[in-house]
Amino acid sequence: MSVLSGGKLKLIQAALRLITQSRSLTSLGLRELAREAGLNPNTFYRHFRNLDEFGLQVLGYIAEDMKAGVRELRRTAGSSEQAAHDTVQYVYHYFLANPAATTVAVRELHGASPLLRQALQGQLDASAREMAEDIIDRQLVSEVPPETIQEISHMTIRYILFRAMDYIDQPGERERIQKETERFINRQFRGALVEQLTVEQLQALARPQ
Amino acid sequence: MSVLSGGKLKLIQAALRLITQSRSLTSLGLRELAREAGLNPNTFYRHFRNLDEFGLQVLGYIAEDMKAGVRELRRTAGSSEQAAHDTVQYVYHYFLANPAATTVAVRELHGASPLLRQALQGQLDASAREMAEDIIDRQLVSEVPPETIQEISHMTIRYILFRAMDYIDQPGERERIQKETERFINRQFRGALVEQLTVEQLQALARPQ
DNA sequence: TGTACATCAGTGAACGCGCGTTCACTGATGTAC
DNA sequence: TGTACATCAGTGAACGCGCGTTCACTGATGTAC
Repeated sequence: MSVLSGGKLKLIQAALRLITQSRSLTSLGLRELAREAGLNPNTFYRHFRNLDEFGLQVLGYIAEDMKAGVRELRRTAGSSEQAAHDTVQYVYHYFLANPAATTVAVRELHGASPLLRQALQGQLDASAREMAEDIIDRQLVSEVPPETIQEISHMTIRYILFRAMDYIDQPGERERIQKETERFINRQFRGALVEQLTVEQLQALARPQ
Repeated sequence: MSVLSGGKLKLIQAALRLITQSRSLTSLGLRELAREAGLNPNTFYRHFRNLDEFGLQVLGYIAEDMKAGVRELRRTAGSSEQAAHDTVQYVYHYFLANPAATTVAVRELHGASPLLRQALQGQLDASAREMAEDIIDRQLVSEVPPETIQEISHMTIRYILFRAMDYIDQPGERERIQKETERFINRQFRGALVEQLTVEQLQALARPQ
């Protein structure tokens, strides 16, 4: 994170705190932010031109954080199905440690502001590409074509993001959600592996067991 | 839809119109609604106690609509993979015809109001159960255990709902999104069919081709 | 069929309040010479 | 090392505005007898 002057940082952190308390980024008020940050409302204008610019900067702050998380993830993980388990575990723990970032991402991805929406979609697409690249590089499922890996990565990132909201909110369900997500990923890749077989062949494979 | 008096209906329809123009249900104002409906702001109080109650009623209005859609869907569709194609086609066309309902569902499912969130989750869970029941009844993938069908239905409903936003917004991408969704569903069920095989067995199956 | 009354959707004016924004000011820190 | 000036984060008072909400009123429709 780049160095931020005191007031600017205070306002951004205030936003993250307020968002966690069930608000959405776009609906935060200038005076509300200043109050939470313990500053005079006008101090806002010393750092941001308006609320739109503020929103983008908060998003940037969050994005830097998330990118670091993804890179960290790349350093870890084992092979194939073990990889799914470890990755899911890591990602959910990351979201749990950054509830504000997660909430913003989920809410604004389909939110009212086209500006934030586009910024976030780009951010997620980049993460999906990184994930796909990683899977391809490490030859975890070399039989599946790269475009398919890319597509599944894209779907998985979004799936996990939305599930992360429940993961954060419902401590009792965390293990269940985590396992469900692993099944999701494994089914996608297993399904992709047998994409060229007919349903009849698959049913024959399934029955004996 | 039950019979609604003129003003009440006007307010609900105003909400649907405003939501489509990129707002979220929870952030609609009383005066804003009245203006859009062409009514005096106070008329609102003749029909609703407050904005929370209004939100729930709008949701109810939408839910009735959606349920009818799901039931209609149940009457149609063929078998197995053909079923996926037809269902996806039908569902996306339904969302396209009801953009306001779709937007509300997507935005409020992870929105700021716990009340709406819970109501919507219940609504989606019911749809998922209905979808699963349908698949089981018609023995489309009889080799897959019911709990798994239930789980996949749940995931699919959510996936489609979120994709529906892009489907509505980007006319040029519709065919691509539709096909992508079919692949999503097929991969899930194919993956579930071969869940008991090892990855090595699957890779062997994938390689010869 | 007519009359009296109740119910109910809708109106218009007024309220207090919090909002975003502007202005003129302060005081600390950095820079030039 | 000292002085003069510029820059910049932060302040406090004031603005006009739209908001949700309340009050007293109107006029149409339904109901009782």
